Amino acid sequence: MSILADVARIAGVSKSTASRALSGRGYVGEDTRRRVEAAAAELGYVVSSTAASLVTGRTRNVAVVIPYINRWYFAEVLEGIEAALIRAGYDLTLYRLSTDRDLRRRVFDYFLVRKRVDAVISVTIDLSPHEVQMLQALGKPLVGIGGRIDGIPSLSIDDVETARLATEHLISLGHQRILHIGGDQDEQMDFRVHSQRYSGFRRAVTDAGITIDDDFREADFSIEGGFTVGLAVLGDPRTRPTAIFAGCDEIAIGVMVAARQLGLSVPGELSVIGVDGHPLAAMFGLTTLVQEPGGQGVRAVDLLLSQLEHADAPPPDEHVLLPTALTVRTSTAAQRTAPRSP
Amino acid sequence: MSILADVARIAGVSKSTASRALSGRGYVGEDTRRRVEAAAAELGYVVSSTAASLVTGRTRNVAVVIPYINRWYFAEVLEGIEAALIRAGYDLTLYRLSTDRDLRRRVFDYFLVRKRVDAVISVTIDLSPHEVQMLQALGKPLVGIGGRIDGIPSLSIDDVETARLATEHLISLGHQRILHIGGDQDEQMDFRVHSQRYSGFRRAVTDAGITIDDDFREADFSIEGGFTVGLAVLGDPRTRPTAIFAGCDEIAIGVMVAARQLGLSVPGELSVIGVDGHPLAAMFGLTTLVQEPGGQGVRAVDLLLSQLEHADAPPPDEHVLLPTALTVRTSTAAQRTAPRSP
DNA sequence: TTCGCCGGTGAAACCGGTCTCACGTGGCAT
DNA sequence: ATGCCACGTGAGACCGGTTTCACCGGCGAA
Repeated sequence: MSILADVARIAGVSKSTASRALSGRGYVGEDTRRRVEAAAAELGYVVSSTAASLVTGRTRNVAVVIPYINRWYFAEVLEGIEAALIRAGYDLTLYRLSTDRDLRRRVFDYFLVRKRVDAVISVTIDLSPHEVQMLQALGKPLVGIGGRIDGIPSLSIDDVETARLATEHLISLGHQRILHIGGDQDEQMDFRVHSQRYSGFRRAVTDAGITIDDDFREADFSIEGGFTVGLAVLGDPRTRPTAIFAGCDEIAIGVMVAARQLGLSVPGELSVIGVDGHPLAAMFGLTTLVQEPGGQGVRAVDLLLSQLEHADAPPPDEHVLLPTALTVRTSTAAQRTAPRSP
Repeated sequence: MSILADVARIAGVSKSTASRALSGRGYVGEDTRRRVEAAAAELGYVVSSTAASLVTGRTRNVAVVIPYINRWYFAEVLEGIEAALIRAGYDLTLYRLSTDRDLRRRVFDYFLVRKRVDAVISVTIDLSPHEVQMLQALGKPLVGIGGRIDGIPSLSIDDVETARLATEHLISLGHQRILHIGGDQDEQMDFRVHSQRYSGFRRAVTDAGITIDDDFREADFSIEGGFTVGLAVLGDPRTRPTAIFAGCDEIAIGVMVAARQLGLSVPGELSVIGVDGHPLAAMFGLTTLVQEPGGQGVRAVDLLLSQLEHADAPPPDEHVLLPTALTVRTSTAAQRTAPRSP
């Protein structure tokens, strides 16, 4: 392993000049630069990023904290972030935060703090004010994806509005007995995504003057989750809803599979709408509100880099609300004019 | 930001002693250690890992190169690796290698080389001898998951054997017109996974003395991919196979959905078997050969860490073949005694 | 009593870069 | 002629730790 001093010696210049030539900072004569580059190539020299980081204080490394990897939305966000970072010459250090409080503390107290990363992207993690403050005290730019965090710039869809829109779509089709299948309202890890989607749903329902006594079921955010709850909920023809607003497309698809298994036709006897724009949605003909998680990742990186490169600029602490697009497919249709039970 | 010297001053000791006290290396008096720890806590001190890495040459950071994030197998492997690494106090730097040759070169020539990582885990990436050599020349331990790479320890299921087993299961049920839906045989990125599965399939077929004229279709490794090919292949009752061995569970599930859409009963008119143990397999009643990608990730990390911690030990260059377990569900059944066309 | 060793500590070298500063040039405006 | 500035280069401080080495007190063995 050759070091800068070797390169400098071979090229017949000083360390300083070699450094300038290779990093491209400061004045270097054209021929000198070429000599240094030749020497570096000959020796197979590459900078030690640790050494460089030590003196500059910058690591060109961004931490991503994320609660899941194996779920469509999160994997998609992660891919977007990764692509954008590598394009910009940054490394991505991945921390998956499970519900384990202890692990979470360790990541914040130990891992994020050791001057290893320049910035942090938090995907759908509801950071506590203390955690935010800690990172800010360290001077690390921070951006959130998937929900609003006070005091830091973040990026997400408008969950309340999206849920309302989805529900209104069902209502406009004449549905009254609508069920929302969503996530655990009290989940600590995620933002208030689940509760926000529920509240958007509620708002649409009450605005329409409808009363539903049993309007919510909790499900795991996965196809299996939707399937399980779907079976449980669709079994009884007397209490069965005529439409379901699922908290995400995976749940919606699970519900559709369950319906099919029970011999219920969709949308004939049951309308289903989801949120996400999952690639499977098209295949299943699922009506959904499309968001673009990959693009959110890319935009988050842009936000971060602009903070990183011009530290002078005031940190924009606004929350960007991204639009979702209602994509109507064949899983939703007008409620039959004659409801089954009079 | 406090530095070690501050801690030392507050504790009334030298930098050396402070360092020893905090890192736990070398002799330190019991009360001295406590004083130093108190001082560190008071100042909110944390080591600069860059500074530490510079002198020790070790970063406690492992690079993972992986071709996809948003696919079940890969996400699962990644989760396993992440969990194992963080438990061991290591960071994980993620590089997603797309088919972009240029990006791939950049990752190898620029990112992996800068002394940022201690080791590399390559997930289903068919490293060229040159790439392997480069990493080895850098003294970076390397382990592969998902396929064999010459000269480095790796970890995978036996793709040939697994495919053969799956196919034999179908044959033993009396099927003769069997189709394999798998991945692109020439894909450069992945190992020879696709071609190995095909060859295991072929071996079982020829061993059974069966001849099939149209025995392979290529599909994207996803539910949609399986669905599309499934529709194309199941449409014509005259040429339709009676059984399908899918290259992975996603494809198998896609095929099952396609079959259902065409009104074909599974397993009545079509048997389907997959490979993976995808969580959806249980829900769809899919017979499959179960592997455990998460566990593979964990084991890979173990292998790596043992190389890292005892550099003296000779690098084990053996390839570990993991077993897969045939899990029979309801998607496979005996071929009807009277085939439709005489 | 003396020697050797062990636990405990500090001074200073060192890891491999970047960056400031000082010190040249030469060209152009004053 | 003088001053100033743009360009080009080298010496050396510095980033924040770890580690070597030297040193010291005390205690058991010779």
